[in-house]
Amino acid sequence: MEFKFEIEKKLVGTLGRVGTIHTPHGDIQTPAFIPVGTKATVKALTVEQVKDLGAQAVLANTYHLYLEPGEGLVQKHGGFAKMMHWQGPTFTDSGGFQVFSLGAAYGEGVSKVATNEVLAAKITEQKDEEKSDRKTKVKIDEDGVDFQSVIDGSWHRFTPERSMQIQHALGADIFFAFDECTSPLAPYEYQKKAIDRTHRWAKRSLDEHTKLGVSQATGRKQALYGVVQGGSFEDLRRESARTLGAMDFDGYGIGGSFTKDDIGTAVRWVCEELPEGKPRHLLGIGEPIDFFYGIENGIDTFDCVSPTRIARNGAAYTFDGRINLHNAKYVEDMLPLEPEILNYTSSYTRSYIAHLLRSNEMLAATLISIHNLHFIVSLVASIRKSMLDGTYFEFKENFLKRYYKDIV
RNA sequence: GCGUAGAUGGUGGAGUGGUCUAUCACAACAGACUGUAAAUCUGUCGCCUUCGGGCUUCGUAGGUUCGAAUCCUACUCUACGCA
Repeated sequence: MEFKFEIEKKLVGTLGRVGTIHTPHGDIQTPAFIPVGTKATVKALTVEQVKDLGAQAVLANTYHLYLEPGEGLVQKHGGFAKMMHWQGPTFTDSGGFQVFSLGAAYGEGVSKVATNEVLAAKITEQKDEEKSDRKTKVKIDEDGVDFQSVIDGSWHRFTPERSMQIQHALGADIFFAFDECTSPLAPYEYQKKAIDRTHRWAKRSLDEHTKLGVSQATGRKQALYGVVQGGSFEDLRRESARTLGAMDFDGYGIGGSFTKDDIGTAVRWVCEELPEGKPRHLLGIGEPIDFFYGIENGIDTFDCVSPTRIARNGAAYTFDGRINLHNAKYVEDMLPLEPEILNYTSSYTRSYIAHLLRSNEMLAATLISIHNLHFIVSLVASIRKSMLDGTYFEFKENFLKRYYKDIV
């Protein structure tokens, strides 16, 4: 089936909607959470496990697969989905985020979602000292980006065209235009300059995609999403959404480094401007609370490394908030990770998993990753269901009250 | 019984007259993690603290010295070797 997006129901009084994205490799019931498999693997899991925990699609990364093993080899496999033996829909990110994480954010302690306090401190710090000796691994110009490999330090160059060529070779059903993800520390003038450039890159991405035609790896037509930027500035966000919305993209990604508040505001500004009939993906978000604000403001799909990364570092989601299984209190805790969830990991005690963590056994990462992804995928699926049932707001209140009881 | 080597904080192991509460690693105890430079990173890790600092530690007991984990003596214990 060709790429197509259908809206089944709208959440009254909000920008939220329930829908289905049809792709050549199957459907995605939206809203949906898409697990991240950066290097064509959801870390610590087999694709059978990823499928069984309820994932509908996976998202891989252009930058990382380009560096290793190289898009040529992936193409020989018939695309990254075939290479990793994943049979459902797939996404690839353009490498634009690496412009941020290896450039502006490199060594700065600035992350995808920062608190306002951290940003304030960073901005002050930036004024106070010269930044000349900062070892950025990225150089941005009008045509593209030079960047240094994180593997061996060698220099490479991405342009919008190059990113399209690589993503055609990787063969995902849905892929993203090459954008510049800016630092939240960047001032208005820079954000403005950056979105203008990102818009020019978007046009070039679209042109190159049209020129390339179907994926060389899969022989299938791929869907291209434009990526909206603009930092925390309402006029820039709206301008970016309008500009890209007028272009012939199949859908839209919303990018950027956020503060917690932006997820409720920036996303709304953008989705108010974007064409309603096309799917929107919120890049790199999120935490449980983020899904509610994202979905209410018009987001259809999410991806985030958090469930798998925190899992490898010993943290698990529960209905009562995150728990850190390294903590002494779990050494003899005979409960499963979340007693109210029945899944593959339910028969393992917290005590056992704490033991695996303490002895650096790989299985800890696997079990917690399965649990966390299942928790998040199910949460978004439950939100979807509640939207269809008309019980969304009740579901939201109950969930958030319990999960964030210490804060709310 | 004789000889040799050695005894350092939860563990291993540096330090061999002052800058030593004592490098470092591990363990332990917490924290962070949002388009994955991440099975990673950060902090604490003798006791007390009004966080300025105060007090007590390097097998035990003495001694030398202005000053000892470091030198001397005795003792205790451990390892290896010889009987």
